[in-house]
Amino acid sequence: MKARAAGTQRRTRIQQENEERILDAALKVFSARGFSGSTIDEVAEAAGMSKPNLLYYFRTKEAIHRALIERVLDTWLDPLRSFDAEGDPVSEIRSYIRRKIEMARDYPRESRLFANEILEGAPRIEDALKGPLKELVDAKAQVIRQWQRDGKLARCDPYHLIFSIWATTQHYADFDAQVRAVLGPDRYNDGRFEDAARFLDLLFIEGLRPRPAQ
Amino acid sequence: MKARAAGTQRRTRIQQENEERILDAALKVFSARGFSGSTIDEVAEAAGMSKPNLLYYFRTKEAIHRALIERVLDTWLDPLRSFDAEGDPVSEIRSYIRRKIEMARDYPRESRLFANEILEGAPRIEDALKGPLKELVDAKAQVIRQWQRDGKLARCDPYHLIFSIWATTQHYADFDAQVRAVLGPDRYNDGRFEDAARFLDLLFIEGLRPRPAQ
DNA sequence: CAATATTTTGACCGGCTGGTAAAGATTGCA
DNA sequence: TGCAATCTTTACCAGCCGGTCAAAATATTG
Repeated sequence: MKARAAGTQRRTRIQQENEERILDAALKVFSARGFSGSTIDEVAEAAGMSKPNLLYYFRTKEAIHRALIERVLDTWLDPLRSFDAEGDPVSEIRSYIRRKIEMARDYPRESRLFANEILEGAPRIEDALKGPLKELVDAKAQVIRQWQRDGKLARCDPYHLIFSIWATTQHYADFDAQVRAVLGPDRYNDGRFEDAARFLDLLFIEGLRPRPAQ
Repeated sequence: MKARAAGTQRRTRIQQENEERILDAALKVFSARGFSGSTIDEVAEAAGMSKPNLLYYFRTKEAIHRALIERVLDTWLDPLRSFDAEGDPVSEIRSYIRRKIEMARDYPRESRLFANEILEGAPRIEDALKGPLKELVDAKAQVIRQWQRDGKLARCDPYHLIFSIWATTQHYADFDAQVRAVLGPDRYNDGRFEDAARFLDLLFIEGLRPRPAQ
């Protein structure tokens, strides 16, 4: 045992590979069954290794979860970060929605991982929510407020605006089972995300009141 | 053992009371920790009775869950049912949103129970989703289409419209932990549902594009 | 190649969990 | 009141689950 005691040491090739395999497996398992619904054995099997071997890399089930959240959180917040104060409000919101829909399509497991965690009361990511996430949202809320003062966007509560974008887009990942059941075999196809994006575009920009222009 | 074999028999007063106590407790526990995260003991304790006694009324953990879902489903679908084809589209949508927000406020546990179930892939309520729910949504989608043909509502995909109402309103129950973290101690108060309702009203009816009228 | 550090494994454990058995307490009805 | 039916409790169990241990296998390094 030469390295590895304090955590910042150089990591072996095998270590890197295995930790990655484990986190991939954990994402698959946790997002499908939830944290408490999953067993270490399942994760180990999905990672193609024995349970004691997995526990050699992450000493507890919680440690796996922590590492996983940490790894995924940045990616997850990225779209909101690129919300640009300089851009045109309407097209900024448009492209934010579009990116979020693409993420629901391409990374549904990540979305479900967070959904599960938050549903359980977010005990393991409370700090991340109250810290980095809140600060980011606060900052973007200011941007939105400025847009509104400049008359470039309808006046509304910026927090609820952000919530509504999260809700409508992540819905397609988190509640996929319901979407599938309701749309039925015909409508539930690859085009559904395109349809969703088109609908949300209309909803957020124009609203649903009928207009002569139509 | 005189009654109770086939299920439809008259139920004792004690039976009725205890089954109700158990389902109340189960709603509390399952909605907070998810089905697999909960134990029968927790439910029994919340119901104020011993585990074997609870198992006298519901023979398995799954049976509790089934009964609970069945009991809650009707209430849950009620607002959508009262969507009225004869009414004015804009005010029908308005009042649907308002009712759903009120339900998120007054029955968050019911919302989370379903959210949990659907996140896990809806194994125990798949039939209900594909049957009654889908039929109801299909019917209401027709109503919406008719409104659109009559020029009383902007043309858009009615299914995604319904999804977006579900998503935005239930968000406040299902992801309450996140809403609380982001709004912070100041903004997270009883008024948040009122704020949400006001925002959603604007969003769904008018959209966010700035208008001279403002 | 030897010595050392890292990785993997099989065998095991204590506590929890869903569920059972059976006897005792209570209730309701003739 | 007496008796059957219903309800409750105590004691228990088998299997699972998170986690440990020590030893064996493999990699790395000088």
